[in-house]
Amino acid sequence: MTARPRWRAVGRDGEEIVIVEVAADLGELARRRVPAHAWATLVAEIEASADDVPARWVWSDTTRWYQALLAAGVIVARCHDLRLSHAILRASDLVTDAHDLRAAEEWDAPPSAPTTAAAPALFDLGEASGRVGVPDDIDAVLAEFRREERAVAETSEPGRLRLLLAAESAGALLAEEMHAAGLPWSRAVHEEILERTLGARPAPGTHAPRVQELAAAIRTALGDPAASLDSQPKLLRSLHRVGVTAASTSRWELAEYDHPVIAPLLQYKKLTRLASANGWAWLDEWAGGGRFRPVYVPGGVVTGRWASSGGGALQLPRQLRAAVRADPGWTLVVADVAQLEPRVLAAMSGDTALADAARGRDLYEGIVAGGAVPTRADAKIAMLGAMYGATTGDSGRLVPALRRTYPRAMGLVDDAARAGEAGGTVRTWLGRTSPASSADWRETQSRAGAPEATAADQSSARRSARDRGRFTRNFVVQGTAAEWALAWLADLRGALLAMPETSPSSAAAASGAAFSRRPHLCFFLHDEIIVHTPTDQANEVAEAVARSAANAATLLFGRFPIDFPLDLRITDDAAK
DNA sequence: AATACAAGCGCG
DNA sequence: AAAGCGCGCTTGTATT
Repeated sequence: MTARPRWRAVGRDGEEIVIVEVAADLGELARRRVPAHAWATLVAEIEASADDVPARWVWSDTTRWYQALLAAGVIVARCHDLRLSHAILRASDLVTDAHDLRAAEEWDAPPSAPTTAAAPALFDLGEASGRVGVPDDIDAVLAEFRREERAVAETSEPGRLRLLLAAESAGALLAEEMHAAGLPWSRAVHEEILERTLGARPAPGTHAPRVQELAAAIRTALGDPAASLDSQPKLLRSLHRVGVTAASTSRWELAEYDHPVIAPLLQYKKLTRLASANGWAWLDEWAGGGRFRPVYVPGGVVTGRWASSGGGALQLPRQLRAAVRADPGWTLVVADVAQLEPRVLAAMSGDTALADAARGRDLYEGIVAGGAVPTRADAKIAMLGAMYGATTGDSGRLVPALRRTYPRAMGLVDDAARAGEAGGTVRTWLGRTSPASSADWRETQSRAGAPEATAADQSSARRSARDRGRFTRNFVVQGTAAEWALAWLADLRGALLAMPETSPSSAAAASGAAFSRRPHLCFFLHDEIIVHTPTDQANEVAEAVARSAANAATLLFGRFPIDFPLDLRITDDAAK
């Protein structure tokens, strides 16, 4: 009999969709063709009859293929996203011969744009020509998949890279799922916050009442009833006229001055920021229907962190968190990891002293207890300085104390900085490699080494070398933290999908066909997550969240004794 | 009129 | 008190 498929590659062939079963040796086992309109149904059947370890869907770009499935209520267990995997592998210095991958430039495309009415999705036929993005015909998909698989198999660390690609691809599934489910958002609570802070909703083109009052107070303090407050150069000149000699209008600098204009001006900036970034217009555009649906962009940051586009999902002010409200009969499980990056640093460097400081408590208190620095505030500022490359100020002064106490951890980031300054690349724990230096950067360095180099050439080269060193220093930590978070998400996603569905009568209709009846992730921000769940499953979900964090630690760091404690709460209101 | 850039501030 | 990493978004100004 035929071997079981390990993968199911999917791609287009003209108007039809082709599914190719691929064996472990990359050989083709079977091929079936379906009309585009029947594809979602077929996927649902295949997923429903899947084994414990189902074949992984292999497709060009999750965004392009998965949206239509989710709209039809179909969830898939696992996938391999060729576009995201290509980006990791072509840049990885673990891949000894990336020539073929790099030659396949058609796979270097940026993320697909989100589907809108103006830009129809995959299954709105007739729109395929002229599409930008990676290829999706079945032959190109199979060829790229084989290139990627062979590249991984030839490396010295296939296990780590496979884990990274699986985590990245799981993230791609989740990004679409969270977009489809949306973050439950209370218009009433949001409006209440806006009205309490800004006053009644203003007519278009005018400021809210509190903003107008502040503007009047500022103009009085400036002695200029016509002063312009929204143009930085004009505002700065007005400030200079009343003796506030700041060099910029930034909050930090203004706060230095003692003048009656300062307090209302700082408040004015705060309120206009809220009004323009997350005011009524934002509410209407992004969260009016009871869900906020940001577009997550997995792998959107070079370090492997996610980016986002639309609605500023990664910048939701804490002030508005209270507007995140569970549906009736549902609740939220909110969790974040305390001090993720230094914990990851302890584990990846094998620094048992730092891991001891991290164990079972606040890591910064642990550093104080270890005697490196006197206070928690010092510990935090020193650790951030070590991971970001601070050289001046309090932060820079405190770093040497950490270097003495945690030589392995500090050695890892110092080595990463040195590699970057020298023009080299660095790797995360699972093998994501930092970008090579740019031609401009190398040119700057070589100019400084030439006999005719000026002092300006040399200082410019030193500056760009240090800039790059700070980037690679942080890359290893930020990138490995992103990998830990992805492992956490992916494991939790599996656990949530294994939970039973709730009854139709208590469905969260706005969460869409795929998620209205089961606990689902609805928000992710670097080191924190929110799960929207039927209330009677909340305890089980909370346990799964904690268990997945422990699983992620083991998956990445094996038996190394490092804790990732969660701040975990079950609440109807994400602000609490 | 359209586009590019810088400042400023929100998040981790 | 505001440097040291990574982002997105809005606004005003400069450029074309």
